Amino acid sequence: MDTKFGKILDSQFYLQAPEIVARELIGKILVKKIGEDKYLAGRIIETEAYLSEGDMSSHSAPGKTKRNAAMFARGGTLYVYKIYGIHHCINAVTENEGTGSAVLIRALQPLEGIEIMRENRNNAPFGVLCKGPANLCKAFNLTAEDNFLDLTKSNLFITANDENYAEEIEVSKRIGITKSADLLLRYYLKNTKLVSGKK
DNA sequence: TACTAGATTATCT
DNA sequence: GATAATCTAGTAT
Repeated sequence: MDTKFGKILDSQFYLQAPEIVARELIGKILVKKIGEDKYLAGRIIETEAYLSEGDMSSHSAPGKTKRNAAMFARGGTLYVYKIYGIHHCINAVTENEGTGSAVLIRALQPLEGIEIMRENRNNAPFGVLCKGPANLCKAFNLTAEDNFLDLTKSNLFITANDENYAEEIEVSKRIGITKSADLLLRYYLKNTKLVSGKK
């Protein structure tokens, strides 16, 4: 399906391995429709992959539980969790139902609806609006209620256009985890100040 | 500019 | 009862 931001990614895309999806998502646009011709949108500039096997930091590592159930849903599902009691983070679930892999969306470059994002973020300065997984959730007003949303059939979706960022993607260790911390599963656009981690 | 502590709660052991 | 894929404000340098 086409939108003003590009083509909505379909379930075929999300059924790929999380490392692939994480890399491919860089440069894509995360869009939330909030009304007739009203959108929040931002370019994805930072992601992390969480694997179903050999990744002790993945929420799916201990097996399926109530908390991580969405992570075991079919690729294309949204997995939202609350961390440190106060922050929300969003993932795009990857691969088939029952697998337990996902891609954490960590940072966006705001494109549209910036006024609304600033309201949601309590008038935070532009440079940190969608910097960090909890911040972008706040800016997009995503909460536990959005858990299990279908990214291919709801008001929240990701689009692709013809732009290609493959040459500008950097890989590094993931941020903020203690287990399996050496895996190189974080992908981000270089030459932008909006990625999280440092300043 | 750099580091540290505090917020705050569902979930699992 | 401890932990967690974080952020912010505050104090110190």
